[in-house]
This record gives sequence, structure tokens and C-alpha cells, in this order.
Amino acid sequence: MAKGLPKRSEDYSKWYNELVKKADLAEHSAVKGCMIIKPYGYSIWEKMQAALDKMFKDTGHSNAYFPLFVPKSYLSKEADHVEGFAKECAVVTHYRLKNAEDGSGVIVDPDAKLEEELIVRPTSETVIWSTYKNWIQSYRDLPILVNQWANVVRWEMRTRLFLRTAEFLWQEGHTAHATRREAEAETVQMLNIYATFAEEFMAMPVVKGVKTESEKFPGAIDTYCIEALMQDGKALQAGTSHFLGQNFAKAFDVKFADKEGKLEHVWGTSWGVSTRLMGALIMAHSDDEGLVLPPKLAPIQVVIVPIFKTEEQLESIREVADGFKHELLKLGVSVKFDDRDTNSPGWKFAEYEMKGVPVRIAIGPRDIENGTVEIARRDTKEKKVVSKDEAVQYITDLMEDIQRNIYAKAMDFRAELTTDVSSYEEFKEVLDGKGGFVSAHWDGTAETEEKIKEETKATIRCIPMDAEEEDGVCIYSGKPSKRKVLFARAY
RNA sequence: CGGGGCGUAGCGCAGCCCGGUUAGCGCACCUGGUUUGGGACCAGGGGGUCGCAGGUUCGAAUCCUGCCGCCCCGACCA
Repeated sequence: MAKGLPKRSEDYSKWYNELVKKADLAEHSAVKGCMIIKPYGYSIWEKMQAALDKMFKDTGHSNAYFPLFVPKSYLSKEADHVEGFAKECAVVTHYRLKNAEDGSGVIVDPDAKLEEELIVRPTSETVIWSTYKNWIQSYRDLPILVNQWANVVRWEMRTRLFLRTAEFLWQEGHTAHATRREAEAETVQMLNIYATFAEEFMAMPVVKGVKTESEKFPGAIDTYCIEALMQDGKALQAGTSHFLGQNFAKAFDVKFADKEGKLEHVWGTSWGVSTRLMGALIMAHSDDEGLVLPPKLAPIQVVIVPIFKTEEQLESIREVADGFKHELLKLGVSVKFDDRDTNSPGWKFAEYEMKGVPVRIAIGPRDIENGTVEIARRDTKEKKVVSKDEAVQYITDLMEDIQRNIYAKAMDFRAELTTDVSSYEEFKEVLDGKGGFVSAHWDGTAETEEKIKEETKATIRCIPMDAEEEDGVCIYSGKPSKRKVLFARAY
């Protein structure tokens, strides 16, 4: 393991890339824009999945699986939807390879051309709605509350590990309802689940809001989102929940008979979060020493590093360490005792700091003698010598404190980098200076939004749901505005 | 798709401008020994189609032509 990380203040983007590799989260694959998620990175994702999955189940959803391939014709059924995804779809045209006659290797067999080309799903609305058509006849079949954990492919020009990759992992929920009101409630409910997950598990504060017309999901009536702020002052969309209205029901002819026997189109929602959350998690808390993970998502919550010269010393440390391990495991804390004699303690300290392990226990001969251990926390790097008997309680308290502390720190940072402005001059000044979220009045037109984007590279991240009504004038056009919206430069 | 950069050992790089011993350094790896409270040290050792294909030359990692791949920065997007 190479040492050292570029400083955030010097080259944020390099810092991020190096961190992803050095913390053993992911690496680039042979295929451009794709990534290999390494076991350590993947186990963080699994913890995210587990927490989210439980929240989905607790609100009545079930998992299912729909195919990777989408018949090309499906994609053309909803006009906005095609428009949105056509440019980035991978297409399967053949189904067989053969050996080249000149022995140069394997080639696509030209005789094995598919009748209808298949699209690798960029998202599954079309497959799912074509299926829902068969599942739904009456109001008794509703609601349908389905989620799937899957991979999707969007052929992006420019990719970054976790933040934007050609193939990524996500969950996509697709629900069908009898009424508009119920579908809207579902959309908001799932947004709230995402926000709760981000704040309670990732320790990452988010703004809940609605996307503008130009930023919303192709095919949706409304797109709700959670927006987070990264340490470089750029915003990151961390999750979306869409109210689809009857758009897909109409495109795929999904109707149900209501209690009066009248045929109506079904109301839909879809919602998703992806491995992009990994990027958000990394950028929300980590420092120049490496990853900082919230205890609730850390694959290893506590690491025990022995400091020893002799085999006898190691054995007496092992006894203490095993005791801790046992007790902590009983409390549901994941513990690793790193008794390798191939690396020095100092090396291990640096290694686990890079990997963001929240709590480290060091035990050496001195501790054995005194009946103590040294406990270090990753977030502040503070160390404390604690008596052996108090250690378990100390650690469980400490983990809660770390979870709280990194959230509070991220919250303070966001508060610091959220600025109210009242003029376009001020707006540009803040963007070019400290960055972050800029709250400003906007006249509600796509033209103004587009102009501002062209001139400043800032986009409207969302219209915050808790925005209070207040009369003002648009910072760009001077036209009247009813509420402020949140601008930022974004990932 | 535009601009820039890179491709030499598992990783990170030097060598290339100005062609010429056996292609070198750090990390990692292997062996032995000493070490271990913040990325240990000494000695020895193994590992290379120099991205690919042509060309120039007595001789190419180095010069020329073409190609491929990846990364970074922009435009576009989750």
C-alpha cells in the first residue's frame, strides 16, 4: 500500500480518485467507464443495501427482478423517455461469436443478427410497465409496490468512479396506484426514506426538493430529489423519486376497472438510489488521511491492533483482544483483530485510517501491565487510554458520538456554505468564491434557468420543499418570484 | 465529441529531446537476520512481448508513420 494522499485543498478531484483506490473501494476495469467494486467497497454498498432494503420492506414493498434487456420497440413508446435516454443506450445486435478463419481470434458471427435489437436497460420503466399491463385488471390488483436491485447501463462520455460510471448498481422502485393522491403520497414517502437514510446512516445532511422542468426525469410529471453538498462546495444529487402520473400507463396501456367498473389509467411512481451514494459518502466526511466512515455503514467498526515483540506478549494480548471481540460481537459491533506479524503497528494504524475504520483499539505490553487499552477515533483522531473494564461501554458510546459528530460537522459545513443572495452580482461572486448552495429568487422560466447555467455553470438543484413563500424578484430577470430556489455547481 | 496527458516489472515512475554495454529506481514480493506504542532496518534474491503494427538504421524503449487503450479538463448526463 502506497502512502500518502493528495491534499483536498490542492487537488480535490485527484484526492477523490486516489482515495477510492487506496482505501480499496474500487478500481477501473478493462472497459472504459466501468469499474470493479472491490470487496471492501462492496461491503459498504451491502450495508447500504441492507438498511434501505429494510426500509422498503417496512413500507410494504417487495423485491422482484426484471430482465437486463429491453426490446428496442419498448423504448420508443414514451416520447420524453426516449428523448432522455436514447443518446446513452448500449445496444445488443448479435447473439453469437465464432472463431475467425484466419485464426486471429473470435469475431461476431454475421449470421447471428438479432431480429429485434435489444437495449441494455438504462432504467426499467418500459419493461416493468409492459409487465404491469398484464398484472393489473382491477382496483383490487393495486397498489403494486415493487423494487428491484439491479445494474443499469448508461453510456456516459465522461465517467468517474462511483459518481458516474457506464454501468452502475442501484435499486429502482416501481409502483402502480389507483389514485393520483396515493401515487403522490408514495413519491413523497420514498423521498423521505432516502432523506432519512442519508441523514441517519450516511450522516449526510440533505435538502429535499423538487426538480425544475428541465432537470426532471424524462417521462415524469414531478421529480423529487435529495441534494447533498460535498466538501469542495459542489452539490450532488443523491436520490430521486418520481411521480409519473399516468404517462407510462398511457404509453403501455395499463388500465384498471375502478369500483364503478369504469376503466382508468393507473398512476405510477419510480424511485432510485445508486452506487453514486458511495461517492457521496466518501466526499461527505473523508479527510487528507483517508476515508472517514459513519459507524453505521462501516464494514469494520472496530479494529484491534496488537503491539508486541514476542510471541508471549502477543498471546497475552490475544486473550484480552478476544474478550473484547466476543463482547462487542454480542452487541452487534463488527470487530477485526489484526494479529498479522507481517506489518508493523504504525503501518496498520495508517492502513485503517485510510480505510476509515471508526474506532481503533491498540493493546501493548504496557496496557497488559496496567489493565488498559488505547482507543482512537477516526473522525477527530483523538486517542484515549481507557481501563479495560470500561472499554466496551466507552466504545459503544464512542460510535454513537462519531455518528453524531460527523453528521454535525457536515451540517455545519453545509450551513456555512449555503448563502442567500439578492442580486446576480452577488450570486456570481458567491459561486466563484466560496461555492456551495446559493439560495435565490427565480422567475420560474426555463429561459432564465438556461441563461444562468450558461453564464455561471450553476444549475437549480431543487426547489426546496420547506421553502417559505416570500415575495421577491428574480435575480436574473427582475420579474416577480414567490420563493427562493437552490442553485449550485453540481456533479 | 473537442482540448491536454499518459502507456517501460504487481503499483508508482526515470530513461526518449541527442539511437549504441546486461533497461534503471522506489514501493510491493521471496529468503535470512535484527526489529515493533505512528507507514522499521540490513544483507541477498526473483520478476520486463518497453501498448500494438509497420518503417528508417549495422543497431530502436529512444527517430518516423499508422493504430489501439486509458486518465484528466470541458460540453452532455444520475
